[in-house]
Amino acid sequence: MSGQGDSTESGPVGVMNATERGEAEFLRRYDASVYEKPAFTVDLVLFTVRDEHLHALLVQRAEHPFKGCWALPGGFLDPRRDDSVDACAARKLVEETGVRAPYLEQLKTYGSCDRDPRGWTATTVYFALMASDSVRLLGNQEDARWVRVQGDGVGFALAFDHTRILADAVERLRSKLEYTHIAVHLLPEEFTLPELQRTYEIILQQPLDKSSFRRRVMQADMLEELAGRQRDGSGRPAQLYRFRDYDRQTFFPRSISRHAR
Amino acid sequence: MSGQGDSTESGPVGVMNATERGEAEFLRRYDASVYEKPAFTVDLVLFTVRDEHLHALLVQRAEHPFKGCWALPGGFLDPRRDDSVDACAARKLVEETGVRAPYLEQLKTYGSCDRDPRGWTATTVYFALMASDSVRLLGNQEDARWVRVQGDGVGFALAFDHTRILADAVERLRSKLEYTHIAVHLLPEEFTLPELQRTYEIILQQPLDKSSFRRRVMQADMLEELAGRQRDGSGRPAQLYRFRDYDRQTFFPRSISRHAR
DNA sequence: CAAATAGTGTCTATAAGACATTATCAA
DNA sequence: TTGATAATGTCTTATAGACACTATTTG
Repeated sequence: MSGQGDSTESGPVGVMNATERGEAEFLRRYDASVYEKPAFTVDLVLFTVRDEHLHALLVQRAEHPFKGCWALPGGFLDPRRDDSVDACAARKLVEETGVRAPYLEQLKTYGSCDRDPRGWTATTVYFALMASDSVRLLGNQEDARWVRVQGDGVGFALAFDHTRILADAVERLRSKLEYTHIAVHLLPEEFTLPELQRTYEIILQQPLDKSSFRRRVMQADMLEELAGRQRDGSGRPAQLYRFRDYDRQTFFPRSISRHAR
Repeated sequence: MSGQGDSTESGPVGVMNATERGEAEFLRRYDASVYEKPAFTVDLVLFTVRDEHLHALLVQRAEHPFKGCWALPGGFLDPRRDDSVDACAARKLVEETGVRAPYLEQLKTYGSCDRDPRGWTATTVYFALMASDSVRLLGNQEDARWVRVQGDGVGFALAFDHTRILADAVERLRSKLEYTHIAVHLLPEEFTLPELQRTYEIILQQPLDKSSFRRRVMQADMLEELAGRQRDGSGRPAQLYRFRDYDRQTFFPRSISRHAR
């Protein structure tokens, strides 16, 4: 971003000034193990919409602690395999679902001495959105299941502080839905406007006005009209669209009112 | 929240079922040290407004790595002293500034094998807002200084990935200013509407319409009118207000346009 | 009085909500 | 044709932007 190079950061290749010699010496002697470290994990809140409901992926814990309890998928970060926290989240996502690159966003980090009976742990939580038809659960000997989300959770307590984490993720999802287009990541590549609107209605838990919804989406100029049309039982078939740019994060100019009637 | 108690989570006091006996046994044998852990730090982006400019607190590093470079204040989390990541951030804030409880919010966690030459580290970054007159820098043998923020940074490269982190924090601050009232935390307890508006203009880097601004703020019903009035050189003195509820996080119904003229 | 700053009133543009109307399909 | 759903049109309402105007102080 800003940053015209600061001379203390790195000198010409092959030449070391006094500061750099000092740093090289320091690093040679440095022993990371002298510091006490909390355990560090990465957990995932995976969302999808199916059967007219928002679902989150939960796994039943095969081992202690909380053996038998349902929990968010995730686990220890492995510094030898994971070059970054983001990479660790992506790895766990693939291991769990086989999905390559849906929408994946860091939610928050939860860390304390009492959230895990084994001691001080910190977990960085990511939430991901995916089309339900894109997923084939891989379930590494864990029992993984899509569980319906109602209100701010699944209706029963989860392991660790995962009940709270799931509630935070649901709130973030609802909140972002009002001013971004992330809901497209819950649909297959080709979808219709009524399907997109239905997705919003399911997650926000309220009906939206068709005309206003279409106006918003079209004004944002995010969708590309496709050749085909989609039939869905009776009635006029709907126009197919695809999201124009799955990488760019786009925003609505105004938020969808959650108080609409 | 949701959560009617799940029977696997905890049984009656003093009685253990098979699952609980298994868990107790597991925990007795559990040795946390077998897992390789990344180093875990907490860093702070402290913002204040003074001399008509946004400033961030930076410290000059006394030790390797990046000795002599400017960096965000922060450091290793100490599991023996810090009961949670939040508590660690609060502790470091007090150690650095002596300020008790201004606005403190978790920004994001950055972790990778290459952000620190000592090896794999993760840092959870918080950003804080405070009134510049409330701060007396304590500077534990470190050289701490308020540095003017222009654009998305301070104009020179910081240690580690702190240039990027600062840019993210500035963006988040600007973004949140548009739909929340957090700017009040940059002012002393008693302030005037022109002062509040000026704070917004300084951070958003654009003039705002006086009438629209006042309308927004008053409609949000966040401010309490105080008895006194404040004189500030020439002209009509301005009404003093105080923020009604420093705990509650409140929101504007609509965002302040960043495209205003 | 003028200058300066605080605070109010009012018009307009824009976008959302509500809802009626038209379009296109199957049976 | 009817029934169903998609898509469009239009009127109303809410709010932000623009800017003129009034209010209150000092010198």
